[in-house]
Amino acid sequence: MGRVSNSKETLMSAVLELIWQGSYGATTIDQICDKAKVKKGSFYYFFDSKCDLAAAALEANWQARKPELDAIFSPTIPPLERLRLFCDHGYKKQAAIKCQCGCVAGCPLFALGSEICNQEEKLHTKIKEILSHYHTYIESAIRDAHAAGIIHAPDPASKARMLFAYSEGLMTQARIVNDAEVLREMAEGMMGILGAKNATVKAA
Amino acid sequence: MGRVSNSKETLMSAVLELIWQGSYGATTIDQICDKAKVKKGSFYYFFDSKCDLAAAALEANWQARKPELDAIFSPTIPPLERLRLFCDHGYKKQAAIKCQCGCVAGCPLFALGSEICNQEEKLHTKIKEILSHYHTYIESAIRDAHAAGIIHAPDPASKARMLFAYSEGLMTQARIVNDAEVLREMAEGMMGILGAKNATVKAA
DNA sequence: ATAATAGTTGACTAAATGGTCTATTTGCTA
DNA sequence: TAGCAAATAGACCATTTAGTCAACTATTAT
Repeated sequence: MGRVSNSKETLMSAVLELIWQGSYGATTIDQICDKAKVKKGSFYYFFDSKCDLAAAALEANWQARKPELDAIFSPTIPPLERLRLFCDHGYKKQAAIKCQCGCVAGCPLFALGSEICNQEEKLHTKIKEILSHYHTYIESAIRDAHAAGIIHAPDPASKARMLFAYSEGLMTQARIVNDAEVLREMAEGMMGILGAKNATVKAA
Repeated sequence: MGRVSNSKETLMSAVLELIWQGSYGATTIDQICDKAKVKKGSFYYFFDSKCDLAAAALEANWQARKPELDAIFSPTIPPLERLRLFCDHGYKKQAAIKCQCGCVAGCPLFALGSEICNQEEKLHTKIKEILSHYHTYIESAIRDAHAAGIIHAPDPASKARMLFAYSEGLMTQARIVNDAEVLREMAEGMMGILGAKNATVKAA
């Protein structure tokens, strides 16, 4: 019973967009409210603080994207193909964002995590939690590829850390130079790191 | 003639420390002044804004570190050894910072660049400029290694982009999880990416 | 010594910002 | 349709923040 509203969701979308485009620190509560077309009173009705909102927004965003990632990393897809899909998916998303709002966001979690570590404990914890999921996807693909004899990776965790660092590094690079094209070589780069024979290297 | 002062330098050191420990956005001019024990009037006597100060501080910091890097990447050192030195140097520095102030800073340029892109054009430009120097060091080492027949890297620029993304990704990761130990595998990881036979892999 | 110069000080302003509070509105349910 | 719960509005306050300014102080070259 009582009134219904989508302000909570609107606020979560707004804060994410503002952070992707600018930064957490430079985003004010007033800006968020303006963008979401929600008054401050409502903001504080739903959330305790910017940190609280951001953490909730990341969680919701993660929940929304999870099915997509589950599909990409489905065991029914050949392991290296999963990684390639993941990279292509990342490239396309960044390119789309660039078209839409003029800037490459990079990996929001990494950018945000790097910015607010040593501040905002709650947000920081949430970010590490979600990032670890990505790590898990990658590691699983590597393990399967090794088991299938496609690559030699007796220590999948270690290789996963490498791919993870590489992909996040490239993503951040893309954000800094504001150019999604640097992501085009991610799939090839991953295959190189895994020592995979460049099967089906996509044409430019 | 006139009075002498080191306030300019003190301010530059202060802003860097504050940014490494926290973030650019969360750092206020008052904080910087407090830390540097300089009054606001003096701040504005030397600098126009926080952005201005930060850009000057990065440039000064780069100039101070350049000799060190020139030594590490000296052509008199075997190319892959240069990269290994670079990694070890990075690890040691981060570990030292962690001991000193309780947090791993990661690559300040990458963290800051990722935070302030699409804002603070002047700072952004300076960061990209300095980052490109690092890239140049790495590429040169790879080219030399290829010429020496130690590795196969017909496209040194491409390999340099990979190593760069990997190392920066690891650095950022170290910052996020606040643990310098993840950097220990950087040298080994680089050698793996380059397809170098793990000559002289340092013992843990 | 002294004048010109380089640097310092701290009080001040205006604007931005985070956060609160109460009255009001809306819609669900019984 | 009455009544209750959920949500909204927006005025309001206290702080923090960036930035200014004019008076003051130390240094040094002549």
